[in-house]
Amino acid sequence: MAANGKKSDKHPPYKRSKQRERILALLRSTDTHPTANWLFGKLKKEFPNLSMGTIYRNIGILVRQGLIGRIAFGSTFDRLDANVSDHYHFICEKCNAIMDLKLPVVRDLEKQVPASEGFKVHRHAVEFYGLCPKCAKKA
Amino acid sequence: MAANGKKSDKHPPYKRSKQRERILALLRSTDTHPTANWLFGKLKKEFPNLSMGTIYRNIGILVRQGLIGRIAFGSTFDRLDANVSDHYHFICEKCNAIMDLKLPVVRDLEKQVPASEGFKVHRHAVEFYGLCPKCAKKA
DNA sequence: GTTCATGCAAATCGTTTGCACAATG
DNA sequence: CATTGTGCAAACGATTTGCATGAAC
Repeated sequence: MAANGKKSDKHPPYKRSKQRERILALLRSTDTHPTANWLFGKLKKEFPNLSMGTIYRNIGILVRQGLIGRIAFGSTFDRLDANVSDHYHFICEKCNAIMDLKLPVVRDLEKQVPASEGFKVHRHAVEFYGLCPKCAKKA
Repeated sequence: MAANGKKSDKHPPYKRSKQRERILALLRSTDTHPTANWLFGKLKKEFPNLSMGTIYRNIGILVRQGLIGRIAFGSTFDRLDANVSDHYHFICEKCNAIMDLKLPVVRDLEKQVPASEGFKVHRHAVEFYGLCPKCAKKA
């Protein structure tokens, strides 16, 4: 699943757990963007029997609670594109279709990244999320 | 790996193959963004013994040749983010670090997507690719 | 003929899930 | 005590890889 946020947010009555609290604390303590595996490494000292299942289940809960975000493109599998030219994408949150947009590519956006801080920008990508024409009609 | 394009592009002297030609043709014939599995389905009639290995190996070659693009965020695994506020990302093509940018989020970008065509935009994401300060310094 | 591509199967990797037991409210 | 969370291990789905054979140059 993608960053979604929709779906009748019927959380079950979450109970607190030491592990989940530590996961959240760890994520808040850093601005790198850790992976599940990194969390596991950091926490297995604290919880010697920690398991990946716990990490993933808690990540899921925290995302559902809106306390953290998950950076992942649309779905699990790679999508291919024979259109090699520069273009933006629209991703339908309903049917997961990915479509090319014929918008002008705003290279000027790249000027906003502070070169002063040492960034060297080569390119940028933009994805719009929402409902594609077909799904919008059905809504 | 991510959309990369770097790495000493020492292609071996690729030889042509019926399968690869058909894969490219298929990708060019559509503007949906097929998955490896979709290609497999379409082609197994034509090549009854086709294997997934062949699909993936050829996708890799086509990408290396710059003939197609692969849409995938940074890496294979999800990255987490405790920064829930709206922000853009910078992704280092060298060390794969993902960093939050403190740029203003340009919601006006979303107006460019032609609502006239029926798109309903909910949000958008921007990722800048290049060298992070650390890697830029070393270059 | 040497090199690259294929098919097949096994392997890998990140993630998910079923189950019995422990912790929470 | 009713329910949610944990650890463990097995299951999963997408992708990768080793190897013997077949096609390309």
